[in-house]
Amino acid sequence: MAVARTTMKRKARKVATPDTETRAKTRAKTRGGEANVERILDAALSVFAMDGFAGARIDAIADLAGLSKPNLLYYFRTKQDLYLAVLKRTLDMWLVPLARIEPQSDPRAALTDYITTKLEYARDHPKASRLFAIEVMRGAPVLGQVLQDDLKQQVDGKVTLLRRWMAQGRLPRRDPHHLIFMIWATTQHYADFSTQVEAITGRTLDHPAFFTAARQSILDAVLGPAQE
Amino acid sequence: MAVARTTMKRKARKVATPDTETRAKTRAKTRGGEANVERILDAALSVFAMDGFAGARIDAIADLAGLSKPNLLYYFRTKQDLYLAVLKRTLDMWLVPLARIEPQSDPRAALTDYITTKLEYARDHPKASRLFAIEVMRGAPVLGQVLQDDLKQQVDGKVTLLRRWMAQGRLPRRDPHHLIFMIWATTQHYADFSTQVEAITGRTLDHPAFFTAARQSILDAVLGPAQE
DNA sequence: AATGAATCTGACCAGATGGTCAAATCTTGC
DNA sequence: GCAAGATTTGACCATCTGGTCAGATTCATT
Repeated sequence: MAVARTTMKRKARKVATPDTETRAKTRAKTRGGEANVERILDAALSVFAMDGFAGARIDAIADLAGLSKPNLLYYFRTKQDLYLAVLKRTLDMWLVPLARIEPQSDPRAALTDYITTKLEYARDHPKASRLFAIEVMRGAPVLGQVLQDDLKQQVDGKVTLLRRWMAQGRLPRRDPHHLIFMIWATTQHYADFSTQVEAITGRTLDHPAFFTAARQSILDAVLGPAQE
Repeated sequence: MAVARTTMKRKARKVATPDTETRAKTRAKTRGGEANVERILDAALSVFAMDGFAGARIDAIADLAGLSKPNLLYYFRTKQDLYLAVLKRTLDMWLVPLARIEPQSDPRAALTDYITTKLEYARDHPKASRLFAIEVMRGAPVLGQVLQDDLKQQVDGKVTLLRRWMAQGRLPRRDPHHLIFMIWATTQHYADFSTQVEAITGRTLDHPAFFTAARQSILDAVLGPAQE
C-alpha cells in the first residue's frame, strides 16, 4: 500500500526522471561520477554484509563512500535499488569459477582448481560471501529466482559431468550434489565464520600456512587420500 | 551517549525495579507466566533468525507470541535483553553433542555419532543454526567472549583427542581443527542455506533419503572410504 | 562567457520503532 | 473476600530513518 503510493507519486512527479539504470547509462556516456558509483557499491557491500539489509543505514553507506545521503540517493533512488545493485555485481564474480569445470578437464585437477579458487575468494572477498549468506538465509527474497534458474542450471550440468567422471572411476564415488554443497560449505565457512575460526585457532586464511592447511584438508575430504 | 542517558534514567526512576533476570526468578518462584517466557523466546528465535537483530521488530515477536508489545517488554526490558536470552538458551543446546566425543569412545563411532547428531540438529532446529550464523557473521558482538573462552576450550580438548586417535592410526590423518570446521560447515550448511539447497535439488533434510545421502557424503569425506 | 545538463547540498518530513507510564485486571495467600 | 503483588493494556513519546525537494554548484560544450 505504502509502496504503491510512493511509486505513483514518483511516476506522477516527473515523467522525465530516468530510473536508476537509465541514469547510470546516461552518466556513463557523459563523464565521471562513475567513480562515485563504484565507491558507493563498495561501501554498500561492507555495510550490507555486516548489518544485513534491514540493519544497514543509508547514512552509514554514504559516509563510508564519502558522500552526503541525498547525494547517494541521487545515484540509487532507494535502499532496495542499491541492495539489488550490490547483489548483482557480486553474483557475477561468484559464479565464474564453477564454469571452469569442463568435460575436457582432468577431474582431479579441475576440482583442485575449483576448491583453491573458492578458498581464495573466501580469503579475498569475505564480504561478498557474507552478503550472499545473508541474502540466502533470509530466504533469498531477491536472488530466489536467480538461484532457481541460473544457478540450478549450472549445477545440474556439473552434476551430470561429475557423475560421468565417477562412473569412469576418475573420481571417488559420492553424491555429486552433496559434493558441491560440501565444497561451498567448507570454503565459505572460512569467510562467513571467520570470527569463530579466529577465536578458536587464532588464525585466518590470510595466514599462508593456515590457508594451505585448510585447502589440503578440503582436498583430502573431497578427493580422498592423496593417491586413491 | 544515548545509551548512558537511557541507563541512568532507568536506574534513577525506580530503585526497586528488578532487572530481567531477577524478575524471571521471582516469577518462577510464584507461578505461571513462564509459559509466556517460553513463547516469547520461541517467537524471538523465529524473528531474529529471519531478520537479524536490527531487522527484527519487537511488535512482530510480540504478535507471534500472542502478546502485546508492552507486555513482552514486561518480561524482557529491551530488545538486547531478549536477543541475549535467546542466544544463551540456544547456545547450551548447541554445545552438547561435541562433549559426547570422549577418550574412551571408538573414534569412528564417535565422529559418526557427532555428524549424525549435528545433521539432525540442522534438520530439526534450522532457526537456531541461523541465529548463530547471523550472530557470528556480525562479528559475534554478543557471543564473542563465549567463543573465545568456552568454545575454544572445548575444541582444544577435542583437537588433542583427535590428534591422539590419528597418531594411533584409528582415524585418517587430517588437521583436527579443519576437520571440526568441516563438520560444522557441512552440517550447518543444510540449515543456513536450505533455500539454496532446495532451489537446486528440490529437497530438504526433511526428506529421509536426502538426509541419509547428505549424512553419508559427510561421513565419507571425514572418515574416508567405508573401510579405510 | 553563456548555457544547459549533471551533480551536490541543507533543510525538511512522514512513518516506523523501541521504549515508557499510569492505570486496569487478574492471582494468590491469608 | 481482600490486600498485595503479578500481569496486562492503551495511550503516548522521542528518536531514528528512508526519502523528498528546491535550489546551489560544477562541468562540458559551444
